[in-house]
Amino acid sequence: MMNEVSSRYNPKETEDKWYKFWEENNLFSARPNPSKKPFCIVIPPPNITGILHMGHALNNAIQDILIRYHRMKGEESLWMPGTDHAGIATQNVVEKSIAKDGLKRQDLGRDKFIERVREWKEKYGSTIIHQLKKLGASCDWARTRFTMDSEYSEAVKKVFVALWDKGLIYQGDKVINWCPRCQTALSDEEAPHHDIEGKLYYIRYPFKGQPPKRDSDRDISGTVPYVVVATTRPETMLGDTAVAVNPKDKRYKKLIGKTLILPLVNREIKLIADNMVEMKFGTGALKVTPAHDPNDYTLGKKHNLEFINIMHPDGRLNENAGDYNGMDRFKAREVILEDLKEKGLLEKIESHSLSAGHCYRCHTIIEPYLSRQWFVKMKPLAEPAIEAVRKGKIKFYPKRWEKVYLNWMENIQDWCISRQIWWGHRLPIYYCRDCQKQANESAVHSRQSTETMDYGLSTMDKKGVIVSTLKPEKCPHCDSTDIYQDEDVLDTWFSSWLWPFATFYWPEMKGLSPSGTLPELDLKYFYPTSVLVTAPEIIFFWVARMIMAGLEFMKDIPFKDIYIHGTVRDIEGKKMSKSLGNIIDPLEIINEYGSDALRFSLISITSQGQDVYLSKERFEQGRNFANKIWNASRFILMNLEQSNIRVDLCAFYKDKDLGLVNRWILSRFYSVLKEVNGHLDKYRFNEAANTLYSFFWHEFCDWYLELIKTDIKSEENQVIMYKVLEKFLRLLHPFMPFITEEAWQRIPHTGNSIMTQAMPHLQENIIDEKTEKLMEGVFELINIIRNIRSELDIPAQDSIDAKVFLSSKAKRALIESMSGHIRRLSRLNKLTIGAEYSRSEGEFAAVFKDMHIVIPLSGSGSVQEHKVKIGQKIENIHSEIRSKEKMLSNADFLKRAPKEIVDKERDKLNELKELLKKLEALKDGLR
RNA sequence: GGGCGAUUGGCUCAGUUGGUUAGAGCGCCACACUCACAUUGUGGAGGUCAGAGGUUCAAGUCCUCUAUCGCCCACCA
Repeated sequence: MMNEVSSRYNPKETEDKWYKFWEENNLFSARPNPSKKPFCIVIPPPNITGILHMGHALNNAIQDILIRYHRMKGEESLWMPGTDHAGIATQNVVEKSIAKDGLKRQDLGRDKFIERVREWKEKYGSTIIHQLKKLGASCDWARTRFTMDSEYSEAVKKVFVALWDKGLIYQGDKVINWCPRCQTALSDEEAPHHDIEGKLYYIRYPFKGQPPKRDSDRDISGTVPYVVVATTRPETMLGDTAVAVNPKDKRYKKLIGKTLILPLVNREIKLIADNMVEMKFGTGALKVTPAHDPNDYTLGKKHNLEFINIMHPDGRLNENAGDYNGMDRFKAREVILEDLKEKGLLEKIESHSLSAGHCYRCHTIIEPYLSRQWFVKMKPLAEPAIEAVRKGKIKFYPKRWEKVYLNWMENIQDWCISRQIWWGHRLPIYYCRDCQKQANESAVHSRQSTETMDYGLSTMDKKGVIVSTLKPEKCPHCDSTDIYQDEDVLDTWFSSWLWPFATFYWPEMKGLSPSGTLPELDLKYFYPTSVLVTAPEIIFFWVARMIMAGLEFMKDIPFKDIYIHGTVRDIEGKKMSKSLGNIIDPLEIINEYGSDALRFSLISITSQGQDVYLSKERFEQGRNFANKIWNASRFILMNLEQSNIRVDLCAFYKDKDLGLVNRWILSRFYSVLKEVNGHLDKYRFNEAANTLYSFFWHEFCDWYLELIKTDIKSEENQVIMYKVLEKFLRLLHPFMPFITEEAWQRIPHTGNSIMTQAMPHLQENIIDEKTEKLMEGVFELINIIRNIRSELDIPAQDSIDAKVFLSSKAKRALIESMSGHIRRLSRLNKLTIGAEYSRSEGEFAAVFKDMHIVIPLSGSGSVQEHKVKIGQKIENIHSEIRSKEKMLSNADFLKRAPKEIVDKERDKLNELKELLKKLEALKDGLR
């Protein structure tokens, strides 16, 4: 019936078809079911700007395996999908797109711009969802959530208000990470440090009353009329309001308190003393720029210095920079250096590598920048989250990430959550203008006035500030209706950290979910979720914060297990990135090799949390495997007589004499099932995949199907080959969903889709180690005959006679019973079995374990060769025997090693001695 | 500066709590296409497990140090 079917598996003809079928039949849908155990994963929501890369492919392949596996195990399995609004990233993309029309977002205004972003989202925002479908992801798509859905926004607001009420949210003036390109504040996590090759500039700050002299000028005492400071960012000197030295520093001790003249600006600044200054660095004198460096800020606070902001939000210097007003920070650096040089104030320049924060969205070097931002106090939230992991309520796989997590949590800093962009959740903070007029004018500020702010103020007057999920009609203090909302939006992660419960319509939980379930029941049933699958990069951004949010707002952990997979890299170990041009596009791989191949290859090379080094050739393995499955299924179908295969396996196994071969493959299948279950329960995906691969290819196809080929129509063979195939397809399905469905649909079965089938149930009683051992012996014999033939250059098509001699009666009987198989698979004409070894002239003999194998010699010259080979083998065995004897004569070994090990070694030694005897006899017998 | 990971055949990697002669895929060599599959089959070559020391009856596996590569964290002006 299948002769017309191609001998090559063509994924293009099947994948989209079955995906559509699954979706149309609602097979991904999950709903609370009290009679079943819940299993739930929330997807790490990809950005709406995202396009599927290998990291996504790996991440989602793993999740899909888990979901499909648990679903087939009879658990109510929900994979909650959705996307993230990705504030800065999305705003950047849309800004770029309107720039093509020569527009800036300011030209459009806030509302119009947001409208454009929404349009963009409608058009492109679900690209990645379609791509996930290509991958086979079995998410409950009806539930797809977006972090800016209206209900989700309610959750964000409620959380903000709750934290405010608890006193965990505050506004403060701090030196934060500022991206001059995105023009927003960033959290510390969003400004990762990378090493850059910079310079250390040594600049002279003259003392007051001692006008700068030329380079060589020194007074008689040897002191110089200036202090030299070292800096990597010379342009910040324009904002200097002190120079600091260590009080213990002998070089400066008597100069402390003197006044310096800041070059170029001619501001008088003091030489102050503070322990924070490291004597060994640079000259031991630190220029202090309180508005542009976090350390200097601390110093500024401590010593009551002036805070002078010299920069516009876009990185150009401002009016405080005097002559340099309007210049870009890096241009200004060059000009300032020129000017200093001219005045003889630039002492020297050294190369200096330093690490600088970079914007994680646009990679611009961030500017430490004093500004007024909103923060979350993290310590109180972190404590229970540390506890949950310490006590093992949440487990990391691999465990080592636990330390990374704890280390971060224990040193957690307050979280800067306000962003000066437009796309995102606006802070639910409202201000009353009338109250403000009465109160301190500077209590509340919109962002635009940053540069002229009064930085001395760090707490705000709460009067006139209303924090509320709803826009207030009027001011609760003065009844004024002149109310406006804060311009800032929240950090994207301030919404993502609610993902495990806000996706269930928390907190309102009104109406029905798109799946037709009650959100309240959903949340109760599926929360805490089972496992989170993600990459190490976002442990801090997301994982840690979700744990904190879950414990704070749900009073329970958000997930029990965290599986951290590795990063996908190119073959040279570099991260895949567009700029490096080393991307392997998963969609291209799907197109070329198929989705199953992509999934299988990725999974089989991903060992626990190790980074993945990828090259395109790796996908051939997956493709070839799919093809193997295809052809094996095809072969079985071609030979299947559909009459009597749907018997109950257990009864059949009990009632019928299946024969060694069938008992063997069944035993092997259940051993593999057991192993794969074990691997999956411990998140060892690669081991599971490799176990499946080698079983199917090298045991089922290479041995089993070859063995039964000649008697394929027997009832036992029909039933068992069918049963093993269909069970194997079910077991493999989570890994390769498409081809297993395609094959499933072609074989006779009950049930519509393989997805709705149960995982094969482990039948321990069918696992039979003795049978497995016996068959291994048979395989070994076939292998050794094949090997001899090959070494003697006996042409493959030549049928020869062979004799096997061995003393064990049971083994002789086994070989006798398997004689037909052995002869066919090693191309023998006749196989004679005997107890006493004998060899005639013109015959070649070999020894393997307890057997002699005798084959007629064809050709010449090979005897000598074999004599040498046997000689080498004898040598090896001699040395092995020596080491074993040594081991067994060691009293400590006998005393301390477990008895099984000692016995095993003893048996092994005896076997080796037996073998040695045979080999020596053999060698002597050779001419 | 602190932490983590890696180092196993030509290449990419497995190797779970220490216990036979260290495995796989790719590549390589030889042979084999009317017989499910050449995206195949059969056979083969190829490794002192980065180096040094230690613990142990026993080390690729545990400990210490060293080297090389990579990653993460940190307020090194």
